[in-house]
Amino acid sequence: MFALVDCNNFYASCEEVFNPSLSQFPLIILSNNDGCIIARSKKAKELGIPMGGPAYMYKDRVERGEIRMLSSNFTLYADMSQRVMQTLESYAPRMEIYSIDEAFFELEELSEEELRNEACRMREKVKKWTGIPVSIGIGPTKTIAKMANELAKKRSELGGVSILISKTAIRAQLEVTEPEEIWGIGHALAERLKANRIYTAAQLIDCDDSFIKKLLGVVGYRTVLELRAVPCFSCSQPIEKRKSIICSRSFKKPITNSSDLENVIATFVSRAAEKLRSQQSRAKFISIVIAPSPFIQPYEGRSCHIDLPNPTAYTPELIRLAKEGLKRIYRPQFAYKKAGVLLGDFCDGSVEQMDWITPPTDTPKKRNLMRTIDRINRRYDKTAVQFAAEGLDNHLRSSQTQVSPRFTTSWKDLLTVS
DNA sequence: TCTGGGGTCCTAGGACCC
DNA sequence: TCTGGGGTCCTAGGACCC
Repeated sequence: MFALVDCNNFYASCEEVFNPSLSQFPLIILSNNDGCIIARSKKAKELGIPMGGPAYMYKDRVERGEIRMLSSNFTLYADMSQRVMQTLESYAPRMEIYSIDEAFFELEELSEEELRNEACRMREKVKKWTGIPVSIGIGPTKTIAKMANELAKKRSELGGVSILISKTAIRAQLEVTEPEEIWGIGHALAERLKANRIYTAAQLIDCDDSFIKKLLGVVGYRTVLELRAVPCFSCSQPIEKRKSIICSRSFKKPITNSSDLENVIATFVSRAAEKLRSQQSRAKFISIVIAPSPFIQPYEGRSCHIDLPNPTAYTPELIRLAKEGLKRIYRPQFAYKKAGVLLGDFCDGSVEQMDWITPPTDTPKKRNLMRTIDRINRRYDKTAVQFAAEGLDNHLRSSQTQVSPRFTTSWKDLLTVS
């Protein structure tokens, strides 16, 4: 049996924990540069404010006081997520943290009554310890647990817990579930299904196996099996390392000269390399991406892929290669609106595959240097030690206007209770 | 004027090997 | 008219998730 615990309107709920007055209004949370909407409170969803909508379209209603609007505060959300996950960990040993606000559990085969009691206890404990409301869905596969969770959120009379175990209960829910509501079926596949006159999940699972494989591929087929209560996905083991690391941003103002672009690329490399070292990996390739605004046609994004002679996590070497790559793809006549760096093909930091021609990149001395910089930056501030290549004042300086305090991770932002 | 960031997995096609 | 069979590796692109 699987359970999915999902935080309700997570980012909005994090803000409301520390500023309860916000909950009286529809609340929206904005992306980097306050560009578009990435999260909404329940009230905002009820108003029909769409996910991903551009923020400027709602400025009027914010000014009129109808809607509250905040910049995103990922430091706060990440810390609150950790608190929720820690609280949940005490319940079941087989837990998979699936995203910042969701976790799957593998449960023992208990009666429906026992499962319900257990789930209610979990909900209450998370709410009491962290202030975050969660919904819990339980089913024989992850995909059905996900479906149950949606149900728990939609139907308030269920008290935040929904269990789909019996064949009849599952079937009934499949009958009223549209293809795009299924976990694993996105926009494109849903269109494909509709073109084949499949309008509900029930119709989908009744289809012939070979037809499904042809239409949706093996990935979609697995989803269908899961809907038929045949488990295909289990809870993955914790602390799996990332297979790629991306650092990218859109800029408030487009970048029109190469030295500014070099600076931001160096910053991306530095941040990505820090993440790389924190999971004890080294990268075998680095990719650079630069792109003008996607809203100006034709779209002319360019990228370049550089294989490393020796796998490394040494920031200066990665910056040097990134700059070389940038020179290859940079064209002066463009105004760049977005750029990014991707590190990939990792190997374990403790394994040394020597090259008999090229001298090793990562000497013990260089590793010590990186470790020391990481420690300083962790202890004092992310930007305490930076690389000169990043420049002193680059385009990444935040243009967030409405960011809440870091209530749980910064001493000076600690709330005072009177 | 203003439109996010970070991931995973699979597939098709090309190039190569014997 | 008709031209084998069995592989690997890589890349770009597409699909999905939050």
